Amino acid sequence: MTLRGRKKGETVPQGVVGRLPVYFRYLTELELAGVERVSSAQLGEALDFTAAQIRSDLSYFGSFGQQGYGYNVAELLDQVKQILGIKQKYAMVLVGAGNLGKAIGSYEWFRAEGFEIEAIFDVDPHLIGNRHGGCIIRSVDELTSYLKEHPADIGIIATPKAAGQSVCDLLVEGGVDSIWNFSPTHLTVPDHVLVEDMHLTDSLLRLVFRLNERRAGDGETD
Amino acid sequence: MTLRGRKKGETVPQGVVGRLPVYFRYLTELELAGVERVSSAQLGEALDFTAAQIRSDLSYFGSFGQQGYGYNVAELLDQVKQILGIKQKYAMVLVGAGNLGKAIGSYEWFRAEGFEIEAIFDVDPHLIGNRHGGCIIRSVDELTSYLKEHPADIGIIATPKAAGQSVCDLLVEGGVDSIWNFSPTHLTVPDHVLVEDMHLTDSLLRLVFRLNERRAGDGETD
DNA sequence: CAATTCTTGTCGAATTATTAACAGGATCAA
DNA sequence: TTGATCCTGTTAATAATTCGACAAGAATTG
Repeated sequence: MTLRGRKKGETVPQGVVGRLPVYFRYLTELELAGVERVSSAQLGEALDFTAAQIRSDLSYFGSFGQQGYGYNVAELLDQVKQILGIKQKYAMVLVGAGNLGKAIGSYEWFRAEGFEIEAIFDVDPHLIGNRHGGCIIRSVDELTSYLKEHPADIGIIATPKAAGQSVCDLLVEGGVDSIWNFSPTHLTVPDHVLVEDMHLTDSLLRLVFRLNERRAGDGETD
Repeated sequence: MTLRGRKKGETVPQGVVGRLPVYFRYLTELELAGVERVSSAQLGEALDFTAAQIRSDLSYFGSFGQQGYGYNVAELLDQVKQILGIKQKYAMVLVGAGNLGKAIGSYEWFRAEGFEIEAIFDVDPHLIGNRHGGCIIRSVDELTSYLKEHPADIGIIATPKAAGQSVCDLLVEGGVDSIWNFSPTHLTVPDHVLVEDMHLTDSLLRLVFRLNERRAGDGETD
């Protein structure tokens, strides 16, 4: 078992990180469907990747398959969970209790997989004090003092664009060093802080660009 | 003006497509702030890209800057809008009026930029008939007949995992060939159909993976 | 048990993406 | 106007990623 290129400090390529959750999702479906074994060719077929890519991706972390057999679904799923780090719990705080914040806060999957939203904050006095899920919505003024008492692994920013950076600064100051950002703005953070962006607008614009690219391509003669 | 590699049928690299919306977003901010000119170095600094990359990206579509000056913000923004194709309107249908669907349906930015949600569908009898935004929520049974009368450019899938593929099939059958998918499943579609995925779960898992990668890295001695 | 069929993990080639460097030209200051 | 500075668009080099191919080994069949 060589763990290709995974010497100390070496990071896993972006593309691999992007595909791991896809594998996780599909393997979960397979296990639920009672499928016992699967080959890289079958995975590739179902997920629109090449078989070589899937084998190559997995080989960054070890050898989980068997020649002539493929992968045992349950076992591979377990390994992928291990790799992704979802065998432990994570404490999250959510800032922004608007429509999007509420949608995120009601997403059952998080709790089921050990991602616990432990507190919700907003600036709107009409929302503060309301319950949502198991949480009372607190004033964002309390964010710093809350974090002092209850450290969080992940901060979720679901505010409008204008508030994004300042909320981010509060979170970072409060010791949160992993940020899941739904606010449509580019966040500036210190080096040790991770930001994962979830920009609805960007995603839609990518779709529209490709839509137009396709339409333009259709009109061409050669 | 060479339009690097943009001969007939050639597609723009993934990375470039991914960054265009970021440029759009930031240029909009700059214009709003009254900034008149900007250089690739400044853009890069603000958005964490190299200046070379930004110039290289833009050069796929033309020459929009001026030596010794940089880019005129308003003009470049206009060009980027042109490139992305957001100077026209798009008709969208939204399937799924749960928490996430409602959040998407209430996102003001869409309407402001010409993305019009023209109809909303769901399976839940409790929701059908309700108003949301300007739309009455209809039964998903009416989706096919609706699309026959009102063709849509983009279909938004905001259903649970289980319904994702079947709703997708209905949309495709109804002539929708660009799909914005929030349902946490991999959609299988014909070649001519575009899918842009917006998987909350995948995004969170990527963040968690990198979080653990960092934690592991911190503990290393050499 | 031997022969055949599968399928992995890995290597190296090919492709794709990023970046540093620079020529050419505009701007700016005096 | 002149010289110094600035900045683009492009090219060439570098880096990263993807993919086909294959040796090696397990499973399966007769």
